[in-house]
Amino acid sequence: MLAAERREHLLRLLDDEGKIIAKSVAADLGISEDSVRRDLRDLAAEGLCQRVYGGALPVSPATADYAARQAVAPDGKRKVAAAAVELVRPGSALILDGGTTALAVARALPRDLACTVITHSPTIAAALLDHPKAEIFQLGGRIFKHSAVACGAAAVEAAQQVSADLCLIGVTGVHPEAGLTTGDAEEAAMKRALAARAAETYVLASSEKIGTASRYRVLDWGQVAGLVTDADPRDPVVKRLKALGLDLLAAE
Amino acid sequence: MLAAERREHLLRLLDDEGKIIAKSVAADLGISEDSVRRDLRDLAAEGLCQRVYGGALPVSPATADYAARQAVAPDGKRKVAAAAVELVRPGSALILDGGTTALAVARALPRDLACTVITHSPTIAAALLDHPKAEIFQLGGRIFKHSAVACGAAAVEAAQQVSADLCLIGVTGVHPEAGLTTGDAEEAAMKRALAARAAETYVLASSEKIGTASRYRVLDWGQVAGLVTDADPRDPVVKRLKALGLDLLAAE
DNA sequence: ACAATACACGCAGAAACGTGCATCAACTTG
DNA sequence: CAAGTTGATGCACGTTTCTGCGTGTATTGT
Repeated sequence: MLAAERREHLLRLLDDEGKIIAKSVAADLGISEDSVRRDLRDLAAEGLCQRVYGGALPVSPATADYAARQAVAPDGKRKVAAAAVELVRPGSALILDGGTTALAVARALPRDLACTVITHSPTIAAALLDHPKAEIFQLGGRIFKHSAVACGAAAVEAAQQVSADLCLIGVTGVHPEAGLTTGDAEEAAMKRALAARAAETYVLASSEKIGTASRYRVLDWGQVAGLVTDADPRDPVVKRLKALGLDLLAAE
Repeated sequence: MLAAERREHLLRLLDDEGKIIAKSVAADLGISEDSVRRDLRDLAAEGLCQRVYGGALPVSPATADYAARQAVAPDGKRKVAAAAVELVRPGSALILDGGTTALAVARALPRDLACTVITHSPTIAAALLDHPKAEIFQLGGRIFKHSAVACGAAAVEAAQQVSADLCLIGVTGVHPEAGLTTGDAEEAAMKRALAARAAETYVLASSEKIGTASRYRVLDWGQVAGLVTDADPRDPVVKRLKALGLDLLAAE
């Protein structure tokens, strides 16, 4: 049996049965478990399956969903979220962007904090349901699945009907010259619309975003009040941003 | 059974039933309670569940609340949902109400069904994120936490901008004379607004709702095309509804 | 307060794992 | 054509991880 053929077989098996048990596959095909394990290791490295003790599982959307929902948010995002929460004053209105970092902020909000949260992300809205004192306003629109937020004309229009004290937005790129960028044009427009409705805008950016740029510009530095990040304050990029007059909130 | 598979099973169970009882799960899966307890301990350490004496609960109280309500008649709701899904034609537009029964419908939608779902519930929208072919349109507005849906003027206004082929709404009371009722006036108005935007409206009502009435009227019988329920077709109330000319879809 | 149950901890056997090594086939190179 | 090279494969070994059981402790309900 060819190696490629074997890999094909594994993927098919994964699709048909939802799991692979290294031992039984090896027995079925009459090859050693080592080869199966090696294949699984490779497939996992390519993101084609999820390696687990005893075999492998699909990189199922269900799992991804779980992962996204419970997201043991990476440490950086949690730190950034914890720092960002400090910006939210009791009684104020907050516009909260979508994305995992923003979701971490929603989770980090004190449960008894009375405030208004405006968001275009159903995920964020759902996460805030158990904050008894938080008033939630959902901005509607066509849901852009990749990042689970409302986008498009209707969403922008809805955004224009609200105002807030603070806007927290996430981006995928934070660069001294390129400004704040993200990977989708619709999303970029939506973020701009949100930022325009708040007195102050702060950007959430865990350290891996610092110094990178994506395709679409969201905002320029002049339009944001500050940056919340867990990046090292001595990082040269961070220093340059500070020189631009930004309020830098160091996450822990 | 793989260890990772087991953990997924536990998470799913937690999501579906709102709780885990270590003893019964161990018996169901034919493994020792120790393994279950160890898994639960690990999941709790990752923040994926809340460990309690005897088993585990979901992390978020809101989820627990939701899940608990869902557990009231999970079977009935699931049956109703499965039957309701049959009404949704490929390519059509569906207005989906909030609530646990509607959530069950969202979950029961085939993953590869191409259709447009319009909803005012962030929970429903979030649940549909992993349906790659479903187009989701979220209606915005102030979130009414009790049932996790957008309500109020903004939501009604947003609803008036859309149209659909079918509307599936849930109610808390289904009564021959009182009509369709629910416990909150805002919600009732919202449901009315939704129903008005679809060519046909079907009501989702698991058997415990049949023959009961709540405070606020949603719609009269003349305004709905049919009823999806798991109640016994020989039930006198159901017979009277049938006599009113309703299309009765028997779940299961 | 007491019994029943659930629990954490430690232990030992078993299973799965990664790594280094030898073998073998296919291919390249002189 | 022969020698060398490369990559895949299986085996052996030591290590890590998982699992069920026994023990003693904590929690619950009566």
